Amino acid sequence: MSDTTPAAETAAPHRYTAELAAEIEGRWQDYWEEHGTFAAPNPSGELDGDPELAGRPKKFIMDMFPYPSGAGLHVGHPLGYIATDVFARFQRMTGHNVLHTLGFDAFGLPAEQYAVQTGTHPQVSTEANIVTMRRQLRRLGLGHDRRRSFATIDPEYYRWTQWIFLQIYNSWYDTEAGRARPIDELVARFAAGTRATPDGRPWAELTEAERADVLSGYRLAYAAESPVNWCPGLGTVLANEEVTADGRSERGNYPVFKANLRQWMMRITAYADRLLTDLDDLDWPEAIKLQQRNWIGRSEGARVDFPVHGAADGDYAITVFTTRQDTLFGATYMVLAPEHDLVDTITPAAWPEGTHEVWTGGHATPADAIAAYRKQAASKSDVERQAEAKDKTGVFTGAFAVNPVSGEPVPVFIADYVLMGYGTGAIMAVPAHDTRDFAFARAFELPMRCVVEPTDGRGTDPAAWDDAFASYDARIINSSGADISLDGLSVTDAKAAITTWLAERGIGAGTVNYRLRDWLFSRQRYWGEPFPIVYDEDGVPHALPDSMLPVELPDVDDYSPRTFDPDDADTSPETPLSRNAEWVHVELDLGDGPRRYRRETNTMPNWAGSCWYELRYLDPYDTEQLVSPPAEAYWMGPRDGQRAGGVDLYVGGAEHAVLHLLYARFWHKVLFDLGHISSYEPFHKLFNQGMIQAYVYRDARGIAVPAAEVEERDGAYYYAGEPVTRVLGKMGKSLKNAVTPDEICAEYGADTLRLYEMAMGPLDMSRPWDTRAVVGQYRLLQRLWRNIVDEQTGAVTVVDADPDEETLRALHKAIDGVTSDMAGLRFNTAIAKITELNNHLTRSGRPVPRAIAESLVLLIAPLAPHTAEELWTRLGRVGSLAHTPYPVADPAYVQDETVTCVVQVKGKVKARLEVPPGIADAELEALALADPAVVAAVGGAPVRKVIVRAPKLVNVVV
RNA sequence: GCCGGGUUGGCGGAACGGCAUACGCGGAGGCCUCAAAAGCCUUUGUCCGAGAGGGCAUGUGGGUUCGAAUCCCACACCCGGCACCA
Repeated sequence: MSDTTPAAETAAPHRYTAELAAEIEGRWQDYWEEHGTFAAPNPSGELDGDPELAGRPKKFIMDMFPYPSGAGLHVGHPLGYIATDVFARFQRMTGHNVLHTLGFDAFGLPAEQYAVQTGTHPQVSTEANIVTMRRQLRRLGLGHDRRRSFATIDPEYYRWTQWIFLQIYNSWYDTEAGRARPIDELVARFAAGTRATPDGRPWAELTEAERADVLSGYRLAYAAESPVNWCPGLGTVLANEEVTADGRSERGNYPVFKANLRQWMMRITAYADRLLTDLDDLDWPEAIKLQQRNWIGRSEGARVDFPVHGAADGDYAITVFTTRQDTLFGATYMVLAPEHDLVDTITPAAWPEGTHEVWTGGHATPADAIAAYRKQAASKSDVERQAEAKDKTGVFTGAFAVNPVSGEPVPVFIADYVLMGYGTGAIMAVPAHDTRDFAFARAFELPMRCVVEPTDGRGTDPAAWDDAFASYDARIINSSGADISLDGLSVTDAKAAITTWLAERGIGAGTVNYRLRDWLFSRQRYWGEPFPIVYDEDGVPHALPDSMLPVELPDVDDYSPRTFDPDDADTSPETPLSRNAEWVHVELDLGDGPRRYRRETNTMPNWAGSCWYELRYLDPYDTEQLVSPPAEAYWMGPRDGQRAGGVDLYVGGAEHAVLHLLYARFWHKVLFDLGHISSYEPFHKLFNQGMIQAYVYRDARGIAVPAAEVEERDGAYYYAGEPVTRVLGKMGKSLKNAVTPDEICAEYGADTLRLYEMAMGPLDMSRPWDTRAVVGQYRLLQRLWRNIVDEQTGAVTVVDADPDEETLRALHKAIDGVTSDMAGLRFNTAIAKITELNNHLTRSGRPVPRAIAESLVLLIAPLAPHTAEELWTRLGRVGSLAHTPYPVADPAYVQDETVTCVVQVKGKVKARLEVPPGIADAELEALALADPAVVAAVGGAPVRKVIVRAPKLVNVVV
């Protein structure tokens, strides 16, 4: 041996070191790849395989699709991937055919922004990032079925994304049947006259453009002009789900403005009810279900018509949605959203006689006032709107409607606190019983009428109140009209009574309203799936036939988005694809001969590719269909306890609660309705892993300093001699606190990293990374290794002797505990139990019996697979242990021969007894009362009561 | 404002209503070594006590219970989500 060999290696040449770990890990990773160890066979078709394996019960285990980050991974990223891998390996060893793979969500804004920043074409940078990430993930020993991995940017993949878009485009929602159907069936009904067209004209008399317009009102994917979220800083429009509560873009944190633009929408609102009720069939964290319920926002109420005279001609009705129809007698004014259709119709030429100053906003005519108010409202960003929410603004339209119960005239206002997108865009205002209406009424000196008797002693005169009385738990008053009285009824009863009354007169009806809006589906970006849509010379959209898919994204030099000053609302989006005339203008034969068409130049949002990827994992090479029905039925079909079907375990961050998870459910349901799949929910069980946090150190200027170079002295922190502050935050390059899996693998090996990440705490909890503590799991592997392999000679030291009883009990208790922890995703406590068993063997100081060693290796195999495979082989076994049965606990050894019984006196522990587990209550009580320590503690006082919980506890009450 | 989740040693965390602090990190002491590193062993909630032993401890304050980290009520703080949704 040369004298450059480190001393440790000389002393123990066969110790488990980082070098040895690296050698073992690389070798087993190669082995698994060569042998296709993790290839999961489909029951039939292209990816079929070993019928024995395919005959086992299946488990489909998934991670949320990663985006291939240009910055590379830090140790926080693989937390979920390691967890699913451990679980998948455990399931393989308990007799399941396990499908676990990982693809890449590679379209979208982050990838494009990275490309723009680095000046590389997104195709090039994204593919390079995928290569890097695949390498980093392989190093962790993840047991993925690589045959099933793909990226959303692969044309063979997005061909099907486009195909699904066309399925959605060519469908409508039949509310009677409660499901989507092909649009052709609707056309047939129009043509046959069994269903009337919206304006009543026969279908045959409509022009092609008119028909297209009508159908657009039914299609589940449609282009329409509507108020959308325009984000000049990103140069694109955004879905509601991508705008934060304070009116900024979720990505980039830029201001968002409302703009009326023609955009592609998905009619997700048609599915609001099913998206809500089917949550009950899912095994998801309650918090996530709640977020989805809140986002969908079902509320029961009524529509009520308020008659109003048109300024020029005829009578109209303003239809409002309210959840407080019981307070109809208290409606003293009305408000329309500024964009409401009826505003111009009802606005008179001049202010009515004696109009209050504050109602006019100082303008000479209602039209002037409305125009000025609209202009001002439109220029406000959502951020400003939120900030000014307390100060109600608005203006009188000059018109009066009639309260249908009291017959009183009520002034009609416009105000931006009423949103066009919710309900009917119009409200009846009941200032006495609604806080917003109360604030508006105070600002505009409008009358209030108390119709719900306050229960808090404030009296019935709203003039004396500080805020509205909004409680439901009260009685109705002041609510008698010509032919209805609600007085004395409870809120609930009054709602029912007035709803019936309204319905009988045809001026209202009970109705359900949802907060959910249609999903804005187009983006003015380059890096996304092109729409399979072209427009003819009349601007009528045409779906491309399947044979023309995929519509490939053109390779262009100028892929940058057109972005603007983030605060400039007065801008409008421009699609990068529109710069490419050659691609945009095409001649196609869509069935009536070659004609000129113009391609749609918007692209799909990055959510599109992740809306259905779980299905493609099942059958990734199919060129005839998006997924073969037998494969879908086998892996995702409904079964006992999973009536909706879906993935068995889906692990990912909670931040996707209402974005990806809602969209994916929607697409899945459409595909289910159209008969392409047998499951009606994509993800049966959802688990949200926590975040790995890291300390951020900042200097006096507030600038982050490299965390690795900070020193701790006496509870304070110093960087380059200067004191710095410490807070817990996210891990990331910009905060200079990123730790990479590569560093930890190099220092200790992948198995140590896997164990450490799993041992840090419960999987669903966020916790800080602590590099110093990683060594603890390294020591566990070293001790495990030393219990089986001689560090001097490398020889296996296990013996064929029978294990002693104590060791057998320790083993079977560990097997019992670890098995249930593994099944419950409690890997931290599973590791603790394995550690205890291993420490027990270490402490015994004797060679380990073979049977114990083999069980221990199998127990830890899902967590530290490389080390386990290597020890398994050294123990003389051939091949991979990936499908070897997991140890099963022998109940005879799970329970100790004697258990420690604590004896309490007045709830304090005074004695401990070793007793057989099966001891009878009476016997245990006698034993306890006879114990000298207990006798002393009782001190002769009369015993009032003895609680016996054999065999663990006796409590003596004196 | 509304709705969730959380608060246990110096640190990460364990604990079917029944021995609080498993397991790991860190600290202290020891073995081995010329020495160090690595490894191994012991110890480590806190206060009082020389010791035996005892008191006090699961954010705060109440309650239920023979018995509460665990169940109930109120409060404080931290982290998420929603927020003019009629």
